Amino acid sequence: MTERAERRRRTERRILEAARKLFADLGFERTTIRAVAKAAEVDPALVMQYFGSKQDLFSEAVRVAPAPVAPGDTDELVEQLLGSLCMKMGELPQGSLAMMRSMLTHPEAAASARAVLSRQIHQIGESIPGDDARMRAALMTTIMLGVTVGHQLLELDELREVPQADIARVLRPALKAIASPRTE
Amino acid sequence: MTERAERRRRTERRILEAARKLFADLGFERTTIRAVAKAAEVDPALVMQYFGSKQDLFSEAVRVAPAPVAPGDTDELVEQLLGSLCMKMGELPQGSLAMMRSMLTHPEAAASARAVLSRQIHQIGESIPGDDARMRAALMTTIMLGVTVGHQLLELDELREVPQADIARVLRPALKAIASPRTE
DNA sequence: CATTTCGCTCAACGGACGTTGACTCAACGA
DNA sequence: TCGTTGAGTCAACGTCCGTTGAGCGAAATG
Repeated sequence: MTERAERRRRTERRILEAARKLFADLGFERTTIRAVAKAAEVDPALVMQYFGSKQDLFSEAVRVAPAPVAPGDTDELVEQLLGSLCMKMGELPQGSLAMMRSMLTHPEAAASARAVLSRQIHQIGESIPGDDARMRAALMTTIMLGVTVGHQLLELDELREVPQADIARVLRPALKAIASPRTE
Repeated sequence: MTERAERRRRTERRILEAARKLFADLGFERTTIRAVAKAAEVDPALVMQYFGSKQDLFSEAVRVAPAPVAPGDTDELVEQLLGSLCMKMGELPQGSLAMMRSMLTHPEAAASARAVLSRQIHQIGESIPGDDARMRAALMTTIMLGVTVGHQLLELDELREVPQADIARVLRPALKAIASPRTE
């Protein structure tokens, strides 16, 4: 690896990380190329040169590998969801935060969010029994979404001041009630 | 009422409704004063003259009377939440949609959303037993938020293609499990 | 060492936006 | 009827932003 290529990759990475942080904190519209460039200690023109456009930079910043849902029984599935929630509470990747932050106001972020959520709904739907599994999977997914949004993006004190384990403990029976049909 | 005053109130109302619709559909940033003016068939300068600034117009557009939570036992509380969800599915007021649409990307909308949610959490927290009632109230609230966001703003097909009554039927035991402590 | 390559900067363009002040004209009050 | 008020318009200012093309200087290449 030549010195030039190495330097370039470092700079590119610095820009991308600055962009991820700003997109996650401010959303697409309020994040400016100039602010990203300043945070990365670089000229704004360089950001364009490396990533093409603001939209392309955003697409690259929100690209994130979706965590696969391992097949198993209902209880394992619920534990897996609660586990991903705990991970989210701690250090959800900036790319995911950036996608969620803009999903209500930026069309492309919305499309990306729908794709991620639909994928998760499909996977959960195939792991739980019942003919309305798809709808119940959608509810389980949006429930996790709501808790994550409230905790990570709205930063509600009522959730932040509580240990993650307590949240999981309260959420567990609720998710199981939805995952297993006809338990009323 | 003179003809002038009446005409003015009609115009002001037309502007406000156009603003609510655009804020609800596009969010704060993507909604322009010019677009609001065009939708209300009015000059952009008139919008400023009547509402002061874009921010003031937004504050006026998202101002909405919070539905009070009537005191009652746990079952009644859950039914009330599910009922408000069904109402939301049908015709949630544009002002509330506008607030939710921008709550992740606009600081003032975020503050407004936190206020509304905290109020609801407080009310629910006083209606359910247990020493961790506050945290469980917060989870119930964010759960409703997630389902509403998924249905109304992200417009997930998996939720839209299902009758509201079915959603309420599946959600009911989950909410009850959270509202009543130690039922595991 | 001479030449090319390329990471990076600088200055600027063009457009969109919020906002403003002067102006027009019909309704109002005396 | 005549002066006043106020609803509504018009043109423009200043700013911020995404984006571009020319240019500089150091590393790579022979």
